[in-house]
Amino acid sequence: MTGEEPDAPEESLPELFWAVARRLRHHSRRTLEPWEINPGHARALAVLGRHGAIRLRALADHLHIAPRSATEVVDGLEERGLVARRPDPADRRATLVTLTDEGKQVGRAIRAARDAEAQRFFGHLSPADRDHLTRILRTLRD
Amino acid sequence: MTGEEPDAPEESLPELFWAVARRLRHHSRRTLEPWEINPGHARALAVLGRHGAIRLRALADHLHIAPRSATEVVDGLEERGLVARRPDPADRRATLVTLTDEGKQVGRAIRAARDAEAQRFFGHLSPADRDHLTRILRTLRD
DNA sequence: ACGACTTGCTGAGGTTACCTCATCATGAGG
DNA sequence: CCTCATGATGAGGTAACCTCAGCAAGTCGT
Repeated sequence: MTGEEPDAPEESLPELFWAVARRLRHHSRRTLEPWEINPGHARALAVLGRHGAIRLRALADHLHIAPRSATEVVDGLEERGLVARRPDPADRRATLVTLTDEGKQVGRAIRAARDAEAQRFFGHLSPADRDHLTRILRTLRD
Repeated sequence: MTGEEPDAPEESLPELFWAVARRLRHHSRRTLEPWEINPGHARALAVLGRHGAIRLRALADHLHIAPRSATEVVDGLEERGLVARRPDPADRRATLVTLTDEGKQVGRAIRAARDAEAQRFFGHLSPADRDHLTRILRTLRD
């Protein structure tokens, strides 16, 4: 019993936005729990799912992290048997990272769970509101 | 030259949402740069600005962090002369944290900068879209 | 065809922002 | 006044990043 009140209405747009982000992040974490996979690993799996075999450096770029950090992410996924490293035939310095069969399967399962989660989260909105939100977010992103 | 392409359109709602969040976080960091203050410290200043003298424990609750971590945040702000600790007259175990004069001033300045930033960020939207977004985000938050 | 530079990955070690657990002083209730 | 709960903090840990140095392997200019 912490007596932690939700901290007043908070109606400015950034505050609202972050409140929603918080909730969404919470849901995402829940969604990933069954696989005991953290968000960073999940993002890497998604990139690999989209791109197939790519160099570690390219993976790092997609994840917006330093190559050294991508090494660690791949180490983790390799330990779990979800990805494999193999030498790039075109450049013997480079390492290609690929999904293993299990990695592909887990990737698909996570994607499905994420879709369901998005459905639950944004499904409360009317279709019109979803379109509105999509359009507005696109404007803000660009 | 990284050749880092923006990673395909990404049109699902969560992906769009996170892309915007990313941009907004970036802007926030920029906004705070002049004071060399990190987001955590800024959040603490904001809470203190809203609540005046509060116990360390209460501050932790507002920030959604463990009390031990609040101790560290307060240590940092105290070192910079932005807050001060004083014993709670009502309970000699407890510590009240308050903004110093400089803390109040910096807090006000940051709030103003944040408002300007929000204006820049969300100002591209039409007033109708801002209302829409506000309403939709409120729905998603609750 | 070789010396100089660049690139790809990873070891070593650091930082940040959190955390838990143990401790100690103080407060509250039977 | 004894027991238990609570407030802050020391000690130490962890996750997810980072930089820098080093080595192997490519590229390029002459």
